[in-house]
Amino acid sequence: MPKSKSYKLDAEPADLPPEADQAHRFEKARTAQATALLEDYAELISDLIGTEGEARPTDIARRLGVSHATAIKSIARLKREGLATSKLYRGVFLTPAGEMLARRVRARHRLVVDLLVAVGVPQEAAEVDAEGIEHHVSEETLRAFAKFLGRA
Amino acid sequence: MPKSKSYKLDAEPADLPPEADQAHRFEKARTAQATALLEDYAELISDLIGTEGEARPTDIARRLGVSHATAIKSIARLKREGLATSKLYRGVFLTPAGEMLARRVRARHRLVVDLLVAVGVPQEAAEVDAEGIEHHVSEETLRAFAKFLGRA
DNA sequence: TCTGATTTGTAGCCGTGGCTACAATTAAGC
DNA sequence: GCTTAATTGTAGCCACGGCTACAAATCAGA
Repeated sequence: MPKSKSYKLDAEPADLPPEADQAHRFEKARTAQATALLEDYAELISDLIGTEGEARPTDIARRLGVSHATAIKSIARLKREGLATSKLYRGVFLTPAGEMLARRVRARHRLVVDLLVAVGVPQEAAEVDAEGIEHHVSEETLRAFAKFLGRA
Repeated sequence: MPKSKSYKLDAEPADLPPEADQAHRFEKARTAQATALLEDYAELISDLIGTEGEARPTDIARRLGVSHATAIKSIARLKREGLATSKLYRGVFLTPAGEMLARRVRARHRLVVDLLVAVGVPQEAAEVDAEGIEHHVSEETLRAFAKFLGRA
């Protein structure tokens, strides 16, 4: 921000330059991407604990279609972020924060799939696309979805 | 999926193990992410050429909210992928393939925004979320959107 | 024209999220 | 109980997409 009390206020309109909006939108999309992986892991770990009683790195890796080494690295990141815990050679668990995230993600996922189906997307396509879409759906949009589905 | 020739119909659809589906879905989302950046650049370059007459790295960078160095690196990737061309210290242009991609992306973007608005998402939120969502919308889902909007 | 600002490009760093290869630990079977 | 298989973890590689700092080229104005 060049602080000069110049005569010509130039292309600086009351608010923001028009391209700043766009830049901001792209930035949003980028940061959403950064948290997408954490969200997927949290949800999956929660699912595995619920259905299998435990979440083991190998299972996580198989479910996500990545190598176990990759899964372990990502789990380490979850731990750094305070979403999960694990002891050497033992399974993975979610912290309260991780559980909360998992619940939110799961609810959002369902809502997205349901909305897609409601507007005519075939079930299978809805499931596949939702996996990528869900991470970019804001709270506001989510509320609109719920309302549209009559779950206001 | 009608397929019940076995005794234990259970959760085994005779095709793939259940977790393979899920892995496949995640993989889809990952590859979509990889092409997202290319799509954004292609569309933006096309826009700039249309409105400004040329697409310069600095403008691209400002519009995307990244440093010019980052933009130039990404443009290099576009060139590697055969989507754009440029000569030293001259602007960036799209190849026919790049133009085609830009057109597809632009149409898809509009359709996604329109659908979001149609189900009740406020315009501004629709614009923001669409930026991230669009890259994960399959052809099939896109067709469903068009049909829902009465543009079958 | 030539000098300084702007634009463009290059170099090199970082974190992420893939991978393979290998080491360590745990679990299973004889 | 020991040996072997499976699982878990570590190390090190790669490409990507951010960044800053610096160099080179172009453009504009005096």
